[in-house]
Amino acid sequence: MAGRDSAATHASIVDVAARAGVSVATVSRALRDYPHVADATRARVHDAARDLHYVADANASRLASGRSNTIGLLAPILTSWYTSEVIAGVEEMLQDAELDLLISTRPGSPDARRVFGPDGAFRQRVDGMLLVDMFVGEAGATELAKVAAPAVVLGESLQTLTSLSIDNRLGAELATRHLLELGHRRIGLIGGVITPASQSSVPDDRTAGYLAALAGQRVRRERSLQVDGLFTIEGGRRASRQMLLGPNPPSAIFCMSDEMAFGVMQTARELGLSVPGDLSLIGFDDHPASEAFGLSTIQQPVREMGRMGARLMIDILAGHGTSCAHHPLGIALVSRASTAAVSST
Amino acid sequence: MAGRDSAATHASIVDVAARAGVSVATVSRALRDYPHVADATRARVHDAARDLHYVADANASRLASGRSNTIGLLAPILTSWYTSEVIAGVEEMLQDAELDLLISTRPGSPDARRVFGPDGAFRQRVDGMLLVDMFVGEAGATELAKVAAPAVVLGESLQTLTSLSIDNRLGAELATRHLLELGHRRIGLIGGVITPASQSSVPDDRTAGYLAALAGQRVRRERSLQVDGLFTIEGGRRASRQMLLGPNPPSAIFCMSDEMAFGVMQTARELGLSVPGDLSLIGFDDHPASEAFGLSTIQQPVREMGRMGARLMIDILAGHGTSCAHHPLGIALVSRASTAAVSST
DNA sequence: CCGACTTGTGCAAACGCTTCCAGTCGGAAC
DNA sequence: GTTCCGACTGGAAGCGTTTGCACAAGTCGG
Repeated sequence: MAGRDSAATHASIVDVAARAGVSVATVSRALRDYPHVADATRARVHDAARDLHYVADANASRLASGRSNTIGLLAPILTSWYTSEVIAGVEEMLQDAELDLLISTRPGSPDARRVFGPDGAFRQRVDGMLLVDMFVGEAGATELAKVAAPAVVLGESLQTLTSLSIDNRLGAELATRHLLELGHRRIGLIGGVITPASQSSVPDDRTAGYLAALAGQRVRRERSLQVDGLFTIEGGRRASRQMLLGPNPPSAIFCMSDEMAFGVMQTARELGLSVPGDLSLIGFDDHPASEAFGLSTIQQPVREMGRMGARLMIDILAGHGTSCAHHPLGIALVSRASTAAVSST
Repeated sequence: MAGRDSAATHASIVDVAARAGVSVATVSRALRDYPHVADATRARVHDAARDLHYVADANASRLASGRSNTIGLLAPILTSWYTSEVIAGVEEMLQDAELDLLISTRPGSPDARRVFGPDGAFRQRVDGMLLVDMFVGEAGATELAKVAAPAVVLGESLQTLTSLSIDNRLGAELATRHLLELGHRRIGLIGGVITPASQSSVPDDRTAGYLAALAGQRVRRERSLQVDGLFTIEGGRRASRQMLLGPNPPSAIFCMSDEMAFGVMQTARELGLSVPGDLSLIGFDDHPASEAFGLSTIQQPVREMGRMGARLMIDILAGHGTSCAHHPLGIALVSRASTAAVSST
């Protein structure tokens, strides 16, 4: 009914200025609630803008101000439940802050030069960037810190940059200890490399936690009980087959992700093993499907992580907010049907 | 090592022009491989640009050209496996086309005015938009067609706009017929409304397919066997409890999504029913976890849908490509462990 | 050998804002 | 009654591109 908002050209700031009877400079100031604008004028301008359905052209204002009001998000993959959950959290916060989100995937290395270099999708396009699971490392962080746009790193603990992560070592320890407390002594570990090109610290940290828990109970580690599951369902399936069909199968398995644990469940079904009767199983993440399948796991606040990352970014851009500190997030053991006391057989 | 690419201001087009000994106009043309530029000049400009690590400022070029080189994607939720898979496909295509992706969620109605109106995140920001599962309907499509930016609609079959979807009716028919062929006669349907505010045609279409299959075998529909599962795991769990604890439980259930089927599996476990022994189960989607849990399902090419949607958008923007046509995508029945012949009890 | 094109290039005007600088005006301080 | 100051406002210079138009130098059929 409103008509007008067809393909016709949109109202510009001069139209608003004309209608309000002021200069464009004043319109610009009034609309952004700058000081030194009389209340009456401000009101008049706002009215005019509303009447004209005026919205400042983002590109023009970016060009003029040098600020893009966009924050970039870089992740190795978009498809994982984890990543999309993070993005959802980020998006949630950004919506309120009137910031745009520019998403990009870089399966390869997180080399700062690649990202900000001549062909980098992000260079000159964003005011700040969120790196999700890119595993930049302290060296990469130093490199990134030099770049103009501030960065917030999720999933990793860094000194040089603002970062945000859970305590992976602790999580793994919790999971493993849970199995130990149930009496298990032969405990398999399915982990792996998250993305081929990046050397993530996550698997290392979780392995460390696993080993620490074992050590705490004076259980010897066994090489054959540590297999790479690639962080995929299929990888988990393969790894567990290898383990369970081997000479000395474990009575319990800790997977570094719930998805790998799903693969283990598949293996169990295929081999006719009952979970937790013949095999106790615990994952890591608390994937939405985990509850349905009764998978015990370590719960981490993924969405919250996205929200918090965005929040930190917003604060940095606003001037307040430390530009480098690590923010830990809590985790919790969720015990469900897939873990039980070791059978006495 | 390259130095220079620190916080220092970036090279601009005039720097390149100076270095190459030509005018900025020529640089602009040369860099974008426009005609009417001598090969030698073009080479010289490219060299200069490379030496200076020059990248055209996106905002300036957008402002000047009026083209944003950005396409917007709107979806009711980002978190679902389905949506992220689509996005991954889109992103994949866009990367090559040098287009940016601007993502936004609008849980509410897909009202064109909301999206493109004064407060619409997308207005004036994108060259085109992809609507994923927004269920605009023919009326909304007409509205959208009036707007400047072209739109491609995924997950729905439209006349007025370019659209892309599978044959939902057929898929549901395939699934139901599969159960019928296994001898089942009491077949439950768990479906629902995808998002509260939008009246999607998907559930309706799938319901129609289900009913058609039943009718094909002269099986009477039963109201108590059709329950809303909200398209969530928990919803599927609740719906199936209601059905299975009812007076006359089904011997098989068709869920309109794999995730709801996961919820049914949970119910089965809770009630001590075996799948497929006591209950056959088939879903819809082919969720990545479905294989692991042996869930029979209707497979749809989600990622391909994203790719194709992006492709269509690119074509439209490039000038060739029909601006309104429906593109169907194929589906397939995947029979796994969760469906079996009806037990003779 | 001459207009009519074609090709290659430069000039300069947008594009729609933001923001520095300067100016007006009323009132407080002297 | 000056002078000074602060609150408002306007003028205009960018911001870094793109692109219409003009122009110089060939190219070519007639």
